[in-house]
Amino acid sequence: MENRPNARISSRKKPKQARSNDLVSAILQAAVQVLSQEGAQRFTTARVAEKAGVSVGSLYQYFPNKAAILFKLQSDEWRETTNLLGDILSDTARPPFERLRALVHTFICSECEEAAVRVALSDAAPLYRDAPEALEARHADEPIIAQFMREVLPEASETIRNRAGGLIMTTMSCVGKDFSEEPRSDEEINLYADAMTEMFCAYLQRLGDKAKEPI
Amino acid sequence: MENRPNARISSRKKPKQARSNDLVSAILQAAVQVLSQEGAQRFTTARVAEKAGVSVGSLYQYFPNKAAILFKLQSDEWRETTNLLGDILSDTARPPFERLRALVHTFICSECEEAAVRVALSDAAPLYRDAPEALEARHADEPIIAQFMREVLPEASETIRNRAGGLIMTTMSCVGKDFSEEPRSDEEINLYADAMTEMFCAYLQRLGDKAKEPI
DNA sequence: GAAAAATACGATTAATTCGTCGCATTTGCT
DNA sequence: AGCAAATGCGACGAATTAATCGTATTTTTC
Repeated sequence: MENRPNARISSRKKPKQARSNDLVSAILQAAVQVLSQEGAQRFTTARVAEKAGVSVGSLYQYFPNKAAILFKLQSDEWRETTNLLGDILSDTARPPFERLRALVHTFICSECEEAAVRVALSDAAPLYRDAPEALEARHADEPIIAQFMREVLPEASETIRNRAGGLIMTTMSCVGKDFSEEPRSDEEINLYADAMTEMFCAYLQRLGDKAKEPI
Repeated sequence: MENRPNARISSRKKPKQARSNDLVSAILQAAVQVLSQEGAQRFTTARVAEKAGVSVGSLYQYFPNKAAILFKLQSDEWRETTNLLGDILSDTARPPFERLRALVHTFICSECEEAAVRVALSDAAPLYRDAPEALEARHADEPIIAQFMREVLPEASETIRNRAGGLIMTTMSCVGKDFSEEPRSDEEINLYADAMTEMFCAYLQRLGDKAKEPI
């Protein structure tokens, strides 16, 4: 680890790791292309390996099976979305409903870009859906949302807040996905996101009013 | 057609049709079973034929390919849902929001019963989604919803009504589907349906208020 | 520079799949 | 009864697929 610290070696990543790292990212990148160009149905390890310029054997050295590739892509995407969520909703400098609006817009926009990959990825969901790791990953968002809801509906009960938060998030993600299944113009996207935001705000305000005056 | 009208003949269906009718319904029934017991992944014509007690050859005499069976199941279900929608929303004897509430409850309940079949059927969606018939069937609900929205938001513009109606229906169906993916108790179902109804009502009322006082 | 360890390869295998085709059986009709 | 049309059959071909395994190449280490 410390022998002969000459330039060539120190600036070079550990080859033992580097080869494989490149290989893995080549595979993931190729997987995205295969998904978007060929669809979930024609997503095969052979095609991915070929597009990555790598052999099937190598592919199987880093992924135990086909589903693992898909799950990796999906969980990376989940992580990104969770980060998005945190960044936007926790920015307490802005008023809550504006944050919610920003979230809806951003989410729907990102859902519409790369729609092909996302659709294909969810077509392939049956292959990884039941994996144990997939079940945990689903709840990563909850703390962030719970925090936001506490801020918006301080007077409501925990139960009501959680249900409302869950409903809003599920709506955003499911309806957003459905919406992006056919191509949309920027204007359509904005109008739809505004409508959705308005629905959420109307709902939250009503819950807020109810919590304040319980008769 | 009219010869010898004795009891035996008149009470018998035309055999020429009956054989095939029985066969087709046996296939469809078996298809539902295969879907719910084996899942979309293992849904094959051979398995369906076997469970129906019928040969693959016969199956292919009435369905051009595997996707056709799935599409038949799906479009029957769509038809049922459309009927449900019509029955409930058009019952002008009840107040509109009560109808909406009834619709949401009924829809979510029916989504949760037979959840296995419905999930498997939508897992298989990629196989029939792009068929031309599938594209038409999607808009069957629109007139019914448009009528309901006209009643609820008479002062709003057509554009706003349509967008709101579409958003509500999409939400109900997508979120309902997502909700039913894991098993739910009756109480959970009721609470969730109530929450969704409340969100819709809050949204519609706000749109109504807006339409009346444009500043 | 040579042995050892890590990595990459890709032909191959075993399984599964869809859909067809020629033949067998049943039914309708006279 | 007996013929023709409709219906039913299921072995089979062709295609695709996931994953393996023995070998070849590259990298590390000494």
